[in-house]
Amino acid sequence: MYRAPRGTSDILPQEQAYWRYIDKKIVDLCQLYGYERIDAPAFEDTGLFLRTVGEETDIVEKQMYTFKDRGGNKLTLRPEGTAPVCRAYLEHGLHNLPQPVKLYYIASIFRYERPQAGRYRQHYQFGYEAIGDDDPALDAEVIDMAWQFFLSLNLHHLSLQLNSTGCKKCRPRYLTELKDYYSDHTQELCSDCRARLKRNPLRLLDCKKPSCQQLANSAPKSIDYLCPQCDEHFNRLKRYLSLLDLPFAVNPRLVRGLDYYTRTVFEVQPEAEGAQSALGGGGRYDDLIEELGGKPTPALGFAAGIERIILNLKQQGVPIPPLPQPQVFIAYIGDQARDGAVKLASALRRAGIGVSEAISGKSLKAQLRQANSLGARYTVIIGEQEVTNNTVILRDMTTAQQKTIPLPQLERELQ
RNA sequence: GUGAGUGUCGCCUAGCGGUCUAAGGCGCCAGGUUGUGGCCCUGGAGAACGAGGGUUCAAAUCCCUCCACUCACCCCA
Repeated sequence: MYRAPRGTSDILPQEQAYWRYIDKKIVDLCQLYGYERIDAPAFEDTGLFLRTVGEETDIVEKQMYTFKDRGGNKLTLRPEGTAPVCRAYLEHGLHNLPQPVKLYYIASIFRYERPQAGRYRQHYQFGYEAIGDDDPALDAEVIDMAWQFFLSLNLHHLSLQLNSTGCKKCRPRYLTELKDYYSDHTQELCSDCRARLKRNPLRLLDCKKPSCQQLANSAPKSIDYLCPQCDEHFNRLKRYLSLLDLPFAVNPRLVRGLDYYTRTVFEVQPEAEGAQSALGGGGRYDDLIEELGGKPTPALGFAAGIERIILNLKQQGVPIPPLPQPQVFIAYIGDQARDGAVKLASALRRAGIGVSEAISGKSLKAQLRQANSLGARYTVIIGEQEVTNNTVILRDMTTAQQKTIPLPQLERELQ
């Protein structure tokens, strides 16, 4: 028997209410904030991700689904959503539109990892990008939108963490400080962190080992090394966030896993302890578009994992509205009535009334059972007698009341 | 890549060396008189117990290997 590949899953009808619920919130939210939808292909030239995500990141080093097509092109299933959007922005000359350009997506994301709770090889992300403006007011809007998104989903007990990692002018100086600090403490570091020190020192800050955390707590903070421009940007952002009453907490150890982030980074996490805690995160990437061959173009964005949202919705017991079902079930007895049932079902549907029916001849009892388990509001029953009289029995399933009415009247009764 | 746990009908679970060609609940199907649901009752279909090998007179029950799943680490959404 075939099974879904490791780390992938089927989203069965019983789960769809969650997905539709979230979809709806996303569409409403984006409309509210003026974001338009974009759908990029599921795979891109491998180089796009190598270039933007960072060669030293785990994503590039071990998590990409990369393959060659028959023409010999090296392609990669998208491991994140931002780079494709930026590629599309450049490819279609969206810099000619009024800036910032605001785009959102809901897309499958592929990463080769060992699956566990809230982590899959194929998962879905909702993300949005605001490209073409460096004003901290835009950062505030992006963060506000993320926060409002989770509120609108009815998720509670979340925290909003904020940090600034500086720009390419001031970050090198900070990194030097950081390395200097850690170099004096190499013996106290875990083996992983010793490797990080050489390759990606920022990552030292979010090691979970207690001993490393202690070191990280007293490590130099990026916000203390910001250049005047970055510092002002960060201060204005914090002011805007306070203005908007967003409950953010500055976390000097907040670091993100992709190399392209500059200045603002933020993350939304559940307060409850747990493993894959990040529900969503984002930040600024002011150099990314230029890196891809465009003019220097400041931008920022956010992305959230849908599966993780659903996990939290379930944990918090958030009620989800059920998906609508057909209101009418048609039951019939005998072959003659069957013709009428087939015709009637189609007629009602053409009139915009949802209909389910028993396709093959079961007993009336079985058909009513089916109507009941489908949750039909009404059952229409057609037997031989009804066929001859051109009538129909209309049964209200909640009250168990039924009446015989002329067939031509049925549509009006149901509307 | 590393570590731990689990693997019995579609789902949940019992069985832990012989009474198991495997039991129960949910779900599914059919009946409970003639054309009527949700409750109740009765019956039925459905698993050779993840796969392979071994130990034993005897294995779902013990051992080994493999596979799969789950959780955690790394990292991230």
